[in-house]
Amino acid sequence: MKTTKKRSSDKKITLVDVADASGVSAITVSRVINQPEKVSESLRIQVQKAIDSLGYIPNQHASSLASSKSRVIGVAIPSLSNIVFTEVLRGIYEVMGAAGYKVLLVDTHYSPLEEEKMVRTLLSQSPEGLIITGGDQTKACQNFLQKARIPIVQIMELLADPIDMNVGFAHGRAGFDVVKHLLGQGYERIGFIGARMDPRVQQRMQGYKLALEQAGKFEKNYIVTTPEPSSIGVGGELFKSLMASTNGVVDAVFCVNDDLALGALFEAQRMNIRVPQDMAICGFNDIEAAEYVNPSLTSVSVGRYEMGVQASEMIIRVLNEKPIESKKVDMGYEIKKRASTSRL
Amino acid sequence: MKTTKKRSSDKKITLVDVADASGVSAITVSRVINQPEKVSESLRIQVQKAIDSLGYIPNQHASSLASSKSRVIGVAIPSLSNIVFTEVLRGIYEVMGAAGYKVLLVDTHYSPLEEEKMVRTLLSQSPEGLIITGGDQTKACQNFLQKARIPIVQIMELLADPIDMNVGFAHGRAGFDVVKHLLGQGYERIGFIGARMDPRVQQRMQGYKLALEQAGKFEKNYIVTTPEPSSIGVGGELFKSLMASTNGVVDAVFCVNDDLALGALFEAQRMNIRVPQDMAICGFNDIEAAEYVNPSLTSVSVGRYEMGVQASEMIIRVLNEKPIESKKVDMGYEIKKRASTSRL
DNA sequence: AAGCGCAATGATTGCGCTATCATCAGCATA
DNA sequence: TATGCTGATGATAGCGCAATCATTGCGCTT
Repeated sequence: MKTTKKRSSDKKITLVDVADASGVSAITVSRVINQPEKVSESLRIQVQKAIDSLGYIPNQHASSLASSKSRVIGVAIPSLSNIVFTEVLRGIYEVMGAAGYKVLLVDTHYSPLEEEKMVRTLLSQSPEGLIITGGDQTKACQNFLQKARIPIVQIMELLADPIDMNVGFAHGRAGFDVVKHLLGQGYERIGFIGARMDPRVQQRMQGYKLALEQAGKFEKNYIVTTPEPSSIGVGGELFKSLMASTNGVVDAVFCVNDDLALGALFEAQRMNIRVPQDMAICGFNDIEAAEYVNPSLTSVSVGRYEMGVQASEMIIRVLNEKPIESKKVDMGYEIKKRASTSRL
Repeated sequence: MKTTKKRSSDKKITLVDVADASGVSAITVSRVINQPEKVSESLRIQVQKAIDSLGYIPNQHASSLASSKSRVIGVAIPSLSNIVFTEVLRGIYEVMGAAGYKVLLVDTHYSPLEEEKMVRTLLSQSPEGLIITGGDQTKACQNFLQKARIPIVQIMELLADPIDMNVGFAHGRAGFDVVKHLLGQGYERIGFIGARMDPRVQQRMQGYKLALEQAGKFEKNYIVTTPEPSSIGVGGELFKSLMASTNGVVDAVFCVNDDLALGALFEAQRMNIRVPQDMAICGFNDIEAAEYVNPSLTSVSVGRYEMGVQASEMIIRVLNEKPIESKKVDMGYEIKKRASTSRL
């Protein structure tokens, strides 16, 4: 081993260094790393020893450039602080990690313009696949995505015209079903509380509206929304607003997610409104607290983790040129009927 | 989805394509993208037009390889599903995004071995900086990190001997202070509920133990823990165990995080144990629900978002060769005293 | 003994970009 | 006029790796 450089730890160690140290050619070292079965065992061990002792770490950029394979999957979600997305992410990381893919994650802050910028960022890493949220991309963004010629899954909602693949569930129908459930429990004046009002929330609201209209019980002023992000605090505030603006006639509230619903529930308790006797409260997403809070909270359960898994597996199948059953997967949902809406 | 399209759109568009299309040299196009102030306005516009019309997206791998600047920051956290880390992440994304860095995020599942593998993955992307959690790295991992010669921040806890920089707070002291608070409120037999038992949780437990020993009130069997991940459900179970194994003599519980505390609180309600009269419950992390639940939950508030911001800013300062005030930052904490521990 | 097939290894080339240095006009200075 | 200086642009040479094709050696067949 030559030590022309005294500070061997100063320079970055490359394939060639390992090759020199183990007396083979660079390409053989490359094979030891990427296709070990193509190298004889003795050489493999010899090279591996050199790799370990030098602490060699391959340069992924060089590898990607040479092979045009990045082993990167890009993921764009609207918000990092929303548990809904972090659970989807868990599913994605689980599957992608196991399959040897890195995940490059960006946060679009619910803005299509931001999303466009972020998608550019993702594409500049030459990802082999992309998972993005919803169908609200800008025209320019759609163009980029088309051109990329990589598998893309749009998640969270079902889209009429997906860019490539699509995994989600029907938010509108879920909202519709929630209202049917509340009506079935004998609640008559059903309010709606919404925050952030992204496309999926809007769909839930449309479902709510449709169901009430069909029942002849829709009242515009039973709807209270805010563009602010959801939180328990906001849920409490909106509940108070709803009560105030309707003089307390509302006897049920459909909250567009569980944070709002918990906020409404806790506020109702403070206002001495009995849930579910005098007031039904229904959430959405079925976070863990819904099951354990007192009274337990009715909510719409969605396979978030599974959605991440499903999207990832579809991409991997396509990358491995295996057939996929369908480009569009409806994950469904289930209304978990609990104490907070049970008057019967 | 390989449709038979015409050749032209088949090929990836490179710098040279843009150069040809706009009649300049490749390097000028590169300048328009990276140092636009070095190109005359007329040329700049001309080139930009070609970029837009071709839909050119730079290949970051080639760029990184040529410049040895990746604009990537690696981040390793133990769990994606823990709100504690996602809020830190938010801070990191906020600052790093604004500064033009991409974040490559990996999940170590609380395992140093996994972490070592993940750090290798991160390093193979030649990140310009690294944010990792805690100080529990394997020897090999520490070696890699030393060799990397990039700014590294270890976050969440304060370390005696950090690899490079360190941002966190004193978990042990926080645990100690919680117990002091409970004692001060007149609670005498203080239990402990812990899950997952990672190093930071252990430190909190040590603080708990120390405070009780000093007060002559430590009882080994007041401690109930599980290696399982924390959840509200587990919190309820552990609370039941604690009550059972101590015949209900315990009059306060320090839960190592708010999920466990909420679980304990909800379970106490179901068991008709009055909080705070007969039982104090204290959590940790001060998630939003703590403030709004009834009774409101005493918890230890920590600037998680701020910790992410701080760590990111330190890295950016170092990368810009600006001085940092200190390599070690104590973010502190605050015990939010609320109804669940207020007997006075 | 010649030829064949195959596994193991190596030499060369180029992925797309930027660092570096070179070039050249335009202009001010002496 | 000669000299230097500045700002704008270009030519060239790799960055570290893997695709591609070439080479070698060895066992086996005929």
